[in-house]
Amino acid sequence: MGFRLVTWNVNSLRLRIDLVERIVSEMAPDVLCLQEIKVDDPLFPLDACRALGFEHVAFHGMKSYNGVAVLSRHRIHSVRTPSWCGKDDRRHLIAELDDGLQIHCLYVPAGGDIPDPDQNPKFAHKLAFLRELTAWMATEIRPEQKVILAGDFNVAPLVNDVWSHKQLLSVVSHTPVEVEALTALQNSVPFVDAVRHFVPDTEKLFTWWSYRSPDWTRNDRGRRLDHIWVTPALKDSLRATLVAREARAWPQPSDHVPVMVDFDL
DNA sequence: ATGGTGGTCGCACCA
Repeated sequence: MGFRLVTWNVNSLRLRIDLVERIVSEMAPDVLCLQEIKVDDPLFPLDACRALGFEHVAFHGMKSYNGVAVLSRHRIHSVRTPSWCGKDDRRHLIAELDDGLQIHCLYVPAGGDIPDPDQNPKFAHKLAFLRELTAWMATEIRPEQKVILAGDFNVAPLVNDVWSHKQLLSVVSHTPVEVEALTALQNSVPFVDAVRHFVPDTEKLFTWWSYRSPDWTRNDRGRRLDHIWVTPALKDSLRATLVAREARAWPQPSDHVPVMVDFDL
């Protein structure tokens, strides 16, 4: 069975519901994972999501900040919404589909501007979040299970996941301590980086371009912050990947673009 | 130095 998963940091679901519709019509995902939906659960646009063809929708939102959702054409028969670091900030949703397929929609804390946990509580939170999640994955997930981890991980781990490795070594998202924490998370099960499975490490690949640049295309100063990882049980099912870079040029865009992986399950 | 949200209509907070 062909199965297409797309993940996108939408940066406000209600503001960009028309762009979600565009993604759905152009990419036709079976499952769409969304982060930073920025909407409280009572105000979630459920009817609009159903009108896009997703009969099964799970969401875990809050007012103004964070929030994750999974829109699915396949039945979701259970949902979990773990909290990390003792905060109820709604960054993780686990949806179980049929045949034991488990989809994690994840939004890792961005971590603020100063890459020092002693000076910056947001950076400390980011590292603690990744470490708690790593410990949990190591005990809860086995390599034989069919698990997909998708979302905005807010870390660009590889040299060619950023426009300049040298210039970003002390910029939050690419510092060695974050890369080490994300690598530990990846090794916890371990997970396969489904996008780099198809795109060689030697090739630059970005999923995010800052809003602060006057022209994001000018120097292509992007980072690969959004990821899709799979357990070894799914590695042989991987068929293709796509980063929908053109979405950054859509009207009133998110600063992130959709990332897709195709499976043959 | 831009964009989204919420509270208040200029600003704080987050990314």
